[in-house]
Amino acid sequence: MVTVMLPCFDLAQIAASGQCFRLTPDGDGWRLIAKGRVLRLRQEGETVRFFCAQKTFDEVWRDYFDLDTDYRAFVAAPPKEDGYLTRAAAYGSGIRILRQEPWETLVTFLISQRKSIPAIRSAVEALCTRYGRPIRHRGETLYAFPAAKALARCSPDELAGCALGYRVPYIAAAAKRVASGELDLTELETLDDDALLAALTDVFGVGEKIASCVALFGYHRIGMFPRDVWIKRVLHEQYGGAFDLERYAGFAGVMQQYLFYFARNGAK
DNA sequence: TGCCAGGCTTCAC
DNA sequence: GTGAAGCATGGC
Repeated sequence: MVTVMLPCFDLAQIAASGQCFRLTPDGDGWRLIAKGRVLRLRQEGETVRFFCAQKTFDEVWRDYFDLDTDYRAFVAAPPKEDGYLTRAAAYGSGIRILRQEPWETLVTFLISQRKSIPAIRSAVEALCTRYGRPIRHRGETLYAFPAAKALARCSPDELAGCALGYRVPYIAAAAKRVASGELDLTELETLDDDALLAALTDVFGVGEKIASCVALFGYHRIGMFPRDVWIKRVLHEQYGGAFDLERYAGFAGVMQQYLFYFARNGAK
């Protein structure tokens, strides 16, 4: 077990932030399935316990949770005059921008379109349970996120059985491209932001919004600013469409997460 | 029961 | 280039 003190870190906020779908309450703590592993965590205030070896913490989870970045500067970034964003940043100050795997991020955000977050979770779990590699953990069998090759082998009917609806051809096409090697998601890491977005929107079913989410949550391009219905509503209602994105150049994605989380959970 | 969901593609015009 | 229709299904 590894115990660390982490300011600006809140597992409940991260789980509710809508960027990952497999971080769930587990007894008096949390359980995460990511990177082909299962991790249990517990948090009391700023004290966070990772139930794993020090080596795994250093090599996997430190990076995944972006623990080497000081988020206090992000929380403090909004100017006082911007009361809404100031409150949003304080409200969601425990959010981190995770470094998720690009493939999982691509598929989960293909699923996300026109679905509620609970519905996304259950569709993702159905996909994992049926086509993911089993992982034995404390006497139970859990499932990793399915590899592209596993999904490429599925028939449309099999995918449809995971409540994917009209997204089935999107996911099938992405799986085939990645499994065949025609689309190398690792290679995309070398691209600059614009080229990355272009490569992602070239995937069938991926538009600007999903591409920017994948760039932000799967490639850690924290300058991305995905505009979903919630963000559009906030920009319109709170800023009259004149939100000063330039002020947050290079880390606008963090502000986006504060706005999204606050609009959905805390704004009155 | 009906409405809406972290949008996108397609097709008019 | 812009606008509107159509999309499958779960969760509340």
